[in-house]
Amino acid sequence: MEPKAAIDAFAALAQETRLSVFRLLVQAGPGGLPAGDVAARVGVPASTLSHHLGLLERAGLLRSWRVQRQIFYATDYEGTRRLLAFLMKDCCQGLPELCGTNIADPIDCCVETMA
Amino acid sequence: MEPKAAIDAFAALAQETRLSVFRLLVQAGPGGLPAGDVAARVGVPASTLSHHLGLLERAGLLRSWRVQRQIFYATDYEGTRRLLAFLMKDCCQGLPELCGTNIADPIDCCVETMA
DNA sequence: TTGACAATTCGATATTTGTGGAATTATCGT
DNA sequence: ACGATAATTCCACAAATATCGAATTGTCAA
Repeated sequence: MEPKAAIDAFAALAQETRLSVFRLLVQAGPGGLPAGDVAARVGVPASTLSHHLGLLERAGLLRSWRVQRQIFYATDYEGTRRLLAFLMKDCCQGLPELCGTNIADPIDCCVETMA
Repeated sequence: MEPKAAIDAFAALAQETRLSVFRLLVQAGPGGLPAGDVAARVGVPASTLSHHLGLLERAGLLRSWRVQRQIFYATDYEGTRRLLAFLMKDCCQGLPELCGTNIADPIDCCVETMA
């Protein structure tokens, strides 16, 4: 991942409405929600929300698809994973024993069933 | 964690110099680096860097302490963990099987030795 | 084809943010 | 106390960003 892409992604999350939207969709799961539902839930005008959704999608944090007249948005879990991986890359010079905290600990969702 | 605090943290990471600094310190580990070393490594004037370090620290991503004439900065692993936990809270309605990606997978550093 | 609905794009304004030289504060060795 | 070093604060300017009403595009049912 390029630093530029990570900056875009963090900038996307660094705004009240967009952070609410992202967390709402993280909680909603892969099925996502239509743009209109998201607008109603976070309480912002459609035009403003559209701007924010587009920014989150271009940042690689959301994906979207059309169903009839609605456009659904959902978390891009792979894009999100790449972002967090970039941020923590080569943590502690690769020596886990240096750290006293398990960063990954609370992120216990979206775990593929072990093969 | 309050949304406001998370926004400050993501905003802190959404800037080229600051993201470089944070990643540098993630890799440096808990021992951290003096401000001057950081400035030299990322190639920015001391005053500019000081501004950025202060912002990262106030955002809960770094901590600092004085040693003689130098001020050391290091990743605040606990603050970082709280941020990522907030972002992914209640992912997939608590139903991991809904997701196809293990978000935590790449964040395999800083893992406490299992008791 | 007409009307209604869902969402996006346009545009103009107000706000926030990044930058780095100069001055300041803090610490140290002699 | 003095000079040197390390870092921060101050300041002013340039650049990027959030907002939302109005207009536009795309989709659907009859």
